[in-house]
Order: sequence, then structure tokens, then C-alpha cells
Amino acid sequence: MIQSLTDSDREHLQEALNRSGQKVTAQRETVFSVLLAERDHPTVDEVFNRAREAMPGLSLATVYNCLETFVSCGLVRQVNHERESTRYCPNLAPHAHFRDKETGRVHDIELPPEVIKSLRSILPPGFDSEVIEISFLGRAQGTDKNSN
Amino acid sequence: MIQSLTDSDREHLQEALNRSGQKVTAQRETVFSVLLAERDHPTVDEVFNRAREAMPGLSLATVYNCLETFVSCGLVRQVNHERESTRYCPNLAPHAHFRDKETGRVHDIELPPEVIKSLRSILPPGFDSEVIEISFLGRAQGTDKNSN
DNA sequence: ATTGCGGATTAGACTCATTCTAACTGATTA
DNA sequence: TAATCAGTTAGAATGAGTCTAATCCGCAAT
Repeated sequence: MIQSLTDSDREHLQEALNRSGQKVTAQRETVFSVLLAERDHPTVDEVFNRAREAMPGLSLATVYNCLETFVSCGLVRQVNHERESTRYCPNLAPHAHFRDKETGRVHDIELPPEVIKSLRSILPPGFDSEVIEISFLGRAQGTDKNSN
Repeated sequence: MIQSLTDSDREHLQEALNRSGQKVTAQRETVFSVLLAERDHPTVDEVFNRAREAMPGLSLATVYNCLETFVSCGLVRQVNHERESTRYCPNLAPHAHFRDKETGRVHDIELPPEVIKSLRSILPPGFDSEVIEISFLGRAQGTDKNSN
């Protein structure tokens, strides 16, 4: 079930959009609330279907637009795995992704600063990296429910 | 320019194919030699164009088939970045990829065992991973030529 | 209260990497 | 020689994502 944004989430959205010169709209609020409601790294289609429950006239193109907007203003991260559909997650803390081979679910894995540092340290001189993507592929046990 | 395989490379190919019950064919040799000739993580299209020089009748579907075969028998790794075309590399030693934002080039980054270990150690209990993909995005300086 | 403007939204057309299909080839086995 | 079977081929189909052009809507200026 979709619920509308809390005041603090709405503020967060507004602040980020304004910062990059864009407006809060009903569609953007709806799409953002879908991302926050269930943190299971949905695809565009999944976001679309969920958002339609709350806003039946919403178009797929708008969902693409909204998500792209959120990514560009740093509200949301894209998660790509192999060549599957892009997924979206609102967790901005540095984290890796673990993809369960069997269920297809994506889990966030916390990424301690010292691990990031050790990764950066393997870059030869002259290589300067802004973004590091880390994804595990395997089997996760006893995770039938939560944190997908 | 495409050169044919060295004896040892041909043997390597043969051994891997046989191991998984598949045959050495002229097309597979050609495609494999393209991968070995220039280790710049080519896309399927790039492989196709290079291979056509040596074997004009070769079809794109066959290039897809050959590459898939190599991946399935562990001869070659797929490299995906965002949703760009899949690239292929014959470097099987554990390594990360560094993508140059400006040039689009992909560089291999050696991955020391202790870094792999520290990465595995961040997985919560119950998570078992076979594959870890690591990719950096940034700027590489003074790499105008080599090791793309 | 109108009008004009610009960003946002929309439906549908389009792209393009990849996959699928069905016919064909060619080597090996019966 | 026929049957078999993996591999190859051209072209059609798929599907995620992007583009386009029309419309909508809120707001500022008249």
C-alpha cells in the first residue's frame, strides 16, 4: 500500500529538487513515496505499477523522468546488474549490493570506510575515482523477508 | 591486424571447449584470437568488425554465440557498465575494472587477495558470494596508450 | 481576469543491444 | 548413404530505455 510522504521526507525531496532548480510536483512526490515505502530496489516497471495505485493517470515516461531527476539531484541511486533492468534505491549511504542468485533480490551491504579506503588504495597512480560500484552475486540464507 | 592463435593459446581454447563438451571451430578460433590480439574490452560489435577482417562471412549471431560459449566455459569474462553494451575480456585473474569517464576506456586493476578477503568479510552471516564485481568510475591520467 | 512563459507531463514512435527462430552446413556415426 | 547433431546463419522479434511533439499547468506580467 502506498502512503504519502512524511513531512520530513517531503522536505528532503523539496530541498534536493530546489537545490538543482527543479520543482516539486504531485508525480514526483508519488514516485518518491513509492521508493521510500518499500526499499526493495524496484525496476521502473515496478515503480510504475505501484505508483499507479495512488495516481492512475501517471505515465511510464514520467516515471522515467522522475527517477532520472532524482538521480541527477542525488536523491536516489541507480543499481545495474548485468544487463537487467535498472533498479532504484533511495539509500545514499555508501553501500554495496548483494544479488541473490535464486530469488533475484538485491540486498544492501554496508560498506565500512576502511574497506573503501583499501579499495581506493589498489588504484595505480594517476587513476582517480569518484564512484566505486561493488556487487556480490551469490546465495543469501535466512533472508526470506527483510532488507531486500 | 588479426593474427592467428599461438599453439599454446589454441591449446588453451581446445582444452576449455572440450572440458565443457564443445568443439573447436574456425569461427571460435577467429573470435578468440580477436579477444587475445587487443585486450581493450571490445563490445560484440567491435569483435564482430575485427573478426570479419579475417573471416568475412562471419555473422553477428555467431559472434554472440561464440562469446557466450567462452563465458560459459570460463575462458572469458563479461564486463558490464551501467547499461552500455557488454564488453568482453580474456583476463581471468581476479581484477576490478576502471572506466575512464572521458575516454570510455576500461582498464584492468589488479585485485590483491587481501582486498578480496576484506570485501568478503563485510558480508553478514548467511550471505555467500561466488562472484564479486568491482568497478571504478573516474579519470585516468597518462594512460593515453596501453592497458585499456 | 487574461495572457504568455517555461517546466512538467503525456502517448506513442523510435532505437538498438540482445535473443530467438528456423533453415542450412558439414562433420561424424550407424 | 543416410541419419544425426552441433554449429552457423539471416533475419525477425523482444524489450528497456529514449526521443518527440503536443498538451498541461502554475505563475508572473500586463
